[in-house]
Amino acid sequence: MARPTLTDVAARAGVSVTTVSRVLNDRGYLSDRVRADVGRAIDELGYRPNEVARSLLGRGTRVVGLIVPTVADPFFGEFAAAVEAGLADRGYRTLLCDSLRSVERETASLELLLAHQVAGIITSTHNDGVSLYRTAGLPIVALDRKLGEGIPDVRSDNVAGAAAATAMLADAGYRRILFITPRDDVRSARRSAHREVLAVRGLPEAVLAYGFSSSLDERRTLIEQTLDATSYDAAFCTDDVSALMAVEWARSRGIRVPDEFGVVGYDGSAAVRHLVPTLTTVLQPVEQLAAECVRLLVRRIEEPEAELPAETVLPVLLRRGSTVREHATVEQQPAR
Amino acid sequence: MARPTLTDVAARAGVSVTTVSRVLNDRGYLSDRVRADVGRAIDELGYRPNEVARSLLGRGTRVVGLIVPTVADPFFGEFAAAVEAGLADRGYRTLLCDSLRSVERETASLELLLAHQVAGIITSTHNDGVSLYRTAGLPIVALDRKLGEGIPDVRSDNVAGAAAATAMLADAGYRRILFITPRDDVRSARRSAHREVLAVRGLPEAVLAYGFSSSLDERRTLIEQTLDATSYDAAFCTDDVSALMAVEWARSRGIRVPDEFGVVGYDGSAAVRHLVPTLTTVLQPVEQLAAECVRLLVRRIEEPEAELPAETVLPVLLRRGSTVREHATVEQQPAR
DNA sequence: CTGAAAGCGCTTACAG
DNA sequence: CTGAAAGCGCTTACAG
Repeated sequence: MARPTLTDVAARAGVSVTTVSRVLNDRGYLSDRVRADVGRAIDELGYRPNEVARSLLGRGTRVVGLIVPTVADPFFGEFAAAVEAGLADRGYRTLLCDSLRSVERETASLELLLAHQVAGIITSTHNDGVSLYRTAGLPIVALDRKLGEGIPDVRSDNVAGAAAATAMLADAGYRRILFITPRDDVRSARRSAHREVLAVRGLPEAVLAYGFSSSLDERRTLIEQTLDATSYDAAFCTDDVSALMAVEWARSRGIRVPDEFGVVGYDGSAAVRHLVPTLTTVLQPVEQLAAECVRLLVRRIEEPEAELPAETVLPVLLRRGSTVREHATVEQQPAR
Repeated sequence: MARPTLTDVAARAGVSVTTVSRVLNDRGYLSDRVRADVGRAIDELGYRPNEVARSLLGRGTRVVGLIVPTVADPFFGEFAAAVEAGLADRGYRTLLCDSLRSVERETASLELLLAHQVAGIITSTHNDGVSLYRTAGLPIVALDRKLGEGIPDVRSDNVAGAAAATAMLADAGYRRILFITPRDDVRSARRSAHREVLAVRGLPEAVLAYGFSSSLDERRTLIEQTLDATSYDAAFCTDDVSALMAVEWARSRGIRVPDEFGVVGYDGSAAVRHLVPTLTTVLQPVEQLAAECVRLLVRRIEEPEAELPAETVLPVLLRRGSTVREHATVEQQPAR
C-alpha cells in the first residue's frame, strides 16, 4: 500500500485538502471538531507529510550540505557530529559529502547539493580551485578556509597555535624540527607561523608535505622514509594522526620520546585526547568551531541580509603531554 | 536572481519544456539542432535540474538515510565514510543522523528521514525499542542488529571474535577478566560467547556495562572506579576506546601491560590501528561491512522483490599487539 | 470557519 | 521529431 497523502487524509476526515494542510501547519481558524477529525484521520492512516513536496513550495528545504575531507578522520568526525547535532537542534538535516578523493569529486558533491536544493553549505574543503563555491549563490560557511567574498571563514588561531608549538619545541632545546603536514601549501598560516619562529630562533626549516589525498599507509611510509634521528630531533605535525605516527616511528627504533625526539601534534580531538593522553598537541575547540559554523549558516539562511563576520577566530590551547621534554637539556643528546 | 527553471531554459531555447526535459533525460527522438539549442541555453543560464521536483514524480529520491550512534567514534566514522563513498558511487546521497543521545532522538531522526522520502535506510541503531523500523515500509539494512522480519542484518562474527579474545587471555594465564562494554544487554553475542569460554575454563565472570549514552569522560571515570589490580588482571573491552582507557588506567598506576595486566579491544578501526598499533584487538572488517550494507540496500531499492539474506556474517581477525602477553606465566604475578 | 483553484519545477503519456 | 496537458503532494492567496 502506497504511503497515504494529504488527499487520503482529507477524504477520510471528510474535509478539503486545504483544511488538512491548515491543521498540519496550524494556521488560520479551525473549529475544534475539524481539528479532531483530521487528527484522527492522520493517526489512523499513519500519515506523514511529504517534505519533498513541501519544499517545492518556495519555502526551501531544511537540509544543509556538509562537506568534509572524510568523517573517518577523528577531528572531522567530531566536527561532523557536532555540526549534525547543532543543525538537528535547529530543525535542519545534514546531507553528508566526503570530498577527500579529489577536486572533481568535491565539485560533483557541490553540484549534487545544489541540485538537492540545500538551504546552505558548511564546508571544510581541502581542495583548492573549487570555484563553484563563489558562484553557487546560496549561504555558505567555511571551516578554516578563505573561499571568497561573503563566505565567512570560521577557524581557530592557526598562527598562535603553530607559533606556540614551535616555540615550545625550541625552548625545550630541540634544534632540527621536521614540519609534517598533509597540506601542500607553502603559505598556510601554520606553516608561516612555524617558519617565523624558526627564523627568530635561528633554526633551519624542513618540511614533509604529503598531500591530502594520500592514504594513512602512504603517510606512514613517507614519515618512515623521511624521519631519521641524525637529521631531526623533533617533529611538529599539523594533525595528530601524523604526530602519533612519528611517535610510533621513534618507539619502533628505540629512540626515546621525549628525551631524544620531541613530537607535537595538532587538533586534540576527544578521541586522541582519550586514546593517547600522552601526546603534546595543539587543541582546536572543535565543538565551538562547529557551533559557530552552524550559528552563522542558520543566521544567513534565515536572515539573508544579515551582516556576518568575514572571519571568526577561536583560541587554541597548547596541551602538554609527555612527548616534549620540559626543559632544554644542557647538552644535546647524541645522534643515534 | 532566482535560480533558472526548466521554463526559463525552454523560453531561451525557443522550445517547449517537454523538449528540454527530454534533452535532460536523453529520451525520445531529438533533432541535433534542438539538442544543441537547448544545451546552449542550459549553459548560458547555468541551469541545474531541481532534484526535489524530480523526485516528486514517483521516481523517488536518490537519498539514503544513515543512522549511527555518532560519527565522532572512530569505528562509526569509518563506517559512515565507507557507506557514503559506496552510496556516492551508485548515485545516492547520504543523509546523516547521529542517534546517540536517545531513543526519542532516534525515532525523531527516523520520522524525519521518512518525511524526506529517503529511498532507504542503513542503521546501526543502539537504542532498542525503536519499533518504527518495522513499520516504516521502506528498504532498511541494519548493521549488527536484528530489527525484525525482512530487515537484513549485516555484521561480523561476534561469537568468534569474543571467543577468540577471551581464549587468548585465558591461554596467556590471565584469570580475573573484566568484560567492559557500552552495551547494556546481557544476551549480546559477544557477552554470551565470552561467558561461555569463561565457563569452559572455569573462570569467573565480571562485567562493567556503562550504557551507550555515557560520555567518554563518564566511561573513563567508571573504568577508573571499577578496575583495581587486586580484583582483575585483564580487561576485554567490546570497543577500542574503552580498551585504551584500560591501558591508560594501568599505565597511570604503574601496572605493567601486558605482564601484570592484559587488555584486548574490539573494532580495530584504521585510526586505532595507526594511532595505537600496540593494542591487541579484534578487527572488524569495517569497509566490507559498509560495502555489504550498501550493496544489499541498493539491491532492495532497485529490485524490491529481490530475495535478500536475513543475515550476513563477515569474519573477524584477532590482531595481536603487545597488550596481551604471549604465554602463560608459570606463576601469577603478585597482586599489587 | 472552510473550500476551489492555481501553482511550485519537473516528467510522462498522449497527440500531432 | 515536438508540444499541450495532466499530475506528483503539497501550500497559498482568494472567495464564500
